[in-house]
Amino acid sequence: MARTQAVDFDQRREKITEAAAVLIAKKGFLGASVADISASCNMSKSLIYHYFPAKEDILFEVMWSHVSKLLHLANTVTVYDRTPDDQLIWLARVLMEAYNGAQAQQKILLNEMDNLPAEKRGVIVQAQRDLMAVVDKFVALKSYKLRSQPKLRPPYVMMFFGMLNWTHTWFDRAGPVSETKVADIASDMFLKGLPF
Amino acid sequence: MARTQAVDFDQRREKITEAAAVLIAKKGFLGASVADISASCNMSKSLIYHYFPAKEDILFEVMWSHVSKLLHLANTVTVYDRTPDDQLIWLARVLMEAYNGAQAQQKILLNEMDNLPAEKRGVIVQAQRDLMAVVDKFVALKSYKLRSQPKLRPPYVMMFFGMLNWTHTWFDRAGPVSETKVADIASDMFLKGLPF
DNA sequence: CCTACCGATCGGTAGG
DNA sequence: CCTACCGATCGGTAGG
Repeated sequence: MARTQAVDFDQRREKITEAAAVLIAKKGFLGASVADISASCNMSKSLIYHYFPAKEDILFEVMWSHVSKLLHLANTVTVYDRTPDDQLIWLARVLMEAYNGAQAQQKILLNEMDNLPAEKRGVIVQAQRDLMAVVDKFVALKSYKLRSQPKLRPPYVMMFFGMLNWTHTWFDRAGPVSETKVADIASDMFLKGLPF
Repeated sequence: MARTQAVDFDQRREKITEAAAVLIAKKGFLGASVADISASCNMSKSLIYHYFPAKEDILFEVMWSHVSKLLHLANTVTVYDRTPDDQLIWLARVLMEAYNGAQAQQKILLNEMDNLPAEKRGVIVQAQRDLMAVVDKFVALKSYKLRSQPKLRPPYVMMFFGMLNWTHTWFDRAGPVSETKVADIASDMFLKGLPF
C-alpha cells in the first residue's frame, strides 16, 4: 500500500519551528546550526530536511506564523465597536501581549529579516505593511493635520511601532511595570505626550 | 633595533573598523568573515590580526567608537543654556543626525550586542545607560507625575529611544521627510502626542 | 606582512 | 515502486 503523508506532519513542522525559534533567538540565524536545531527536537538532521527544503524555509516559517498572528489580532481589535482612541489603546495592549507571549519569534522578526532570500522577505514585509496600515488609518481618522498632509503620516505611524517594538530590548515581564501598563504608556504618549 | 609601533597604527585600525562596520551591517557579524573584511581594505587576513586580537575586538571597536560619540553629543546638547523642551528637541535632532551619518555603526549597535563577550557587552551597555540617564533627567524635571513615581520613568525614557532608534528600520534620507523633521516629530510626540 | 595551513564545523545530500 | 527516515559523509569555508 502506498504510504500517505504522516498524520502528524503539521505537528512535526510546528515542533521544529518552535525549537528553531528558541535557538535562533538565542544565537542568531547563522549562529544556530541545523544540527543544533535537530538536536533540540531529538531528530536527525536529515529528518529536518524532510520537513523543510532549506534552513531559510525554517526561518520563514518562524516569521510568517508570528507576523500573520499579529496581523489577525490587529484586524480583530480594530473591527470592534469602540471609539478610535480605545481601538488604539487595545491595539497596543494586544500587540504587547503577543510580543511577550512569543519573545523569541518577535526578536527574530525584528532582527533576522536580512537572512531571508528576497522573495520570502517580500512576503513578510508586506504583512508588516498591512499591520502598519491599521495604524495609518487611525492616524488619518484622528488628525486633521495628518489627513491633509499624507506624506507626514508614515513617520507618525512608525513612532507608534517604534515605541512598542523597541520594548523587546528592555521590557522585563518580572519587572515593576506590567505589560499592559507599558502598552498604555505607549498609546497615551501617542495620543497625549508626556503626563503632567 | 627594536621596531616601534608604526606611526599610522591608529589610522589603520580606524580603516579596518570602518570597513568592518560596512560589511557587518550588510551581512551580520557571523556572516561577515575576517577574510571579507581584510579583502575590503586590501589587507591580508593575518594583518587584521596584527591590529586586533580577535574578530570580537573589531566588533567592540565599531560599537564603542560610535556609542561614545553619541554620549558626547548628548552631554554637549544638554549643557547649553536652553529651556528643557529645547534641550530635548535638540537632543532628538543631534541623535538623528549622528544615526544617519553612521548608519552602519548604528545598525550594528542595535543588532549585534549578543555577539560581544559579556565583559565587553557590559561596557557598551553602560554607555547606553548613561545616554538614557540624560533623558531620564529631563523626564523627572518635566513631569510631576514621573518625579513622584520614579518606577514609571524608565518606560517613558524608552519610548523616546524607541521612536528614535526604530527609525533605522524605515527612515530614508532620500525620502519625502527630512531627518530633522523626523526628529522633531519624535520630540513633539514625546511632549504633546499626535497633532490636531 | 605573506602563504600555507590547522581542527572544527557549516548547510545540504548521498546510498539504501 | 512509493514515502519516510537513518547513519555517514560530501565539498567548502570558518576563525585563528
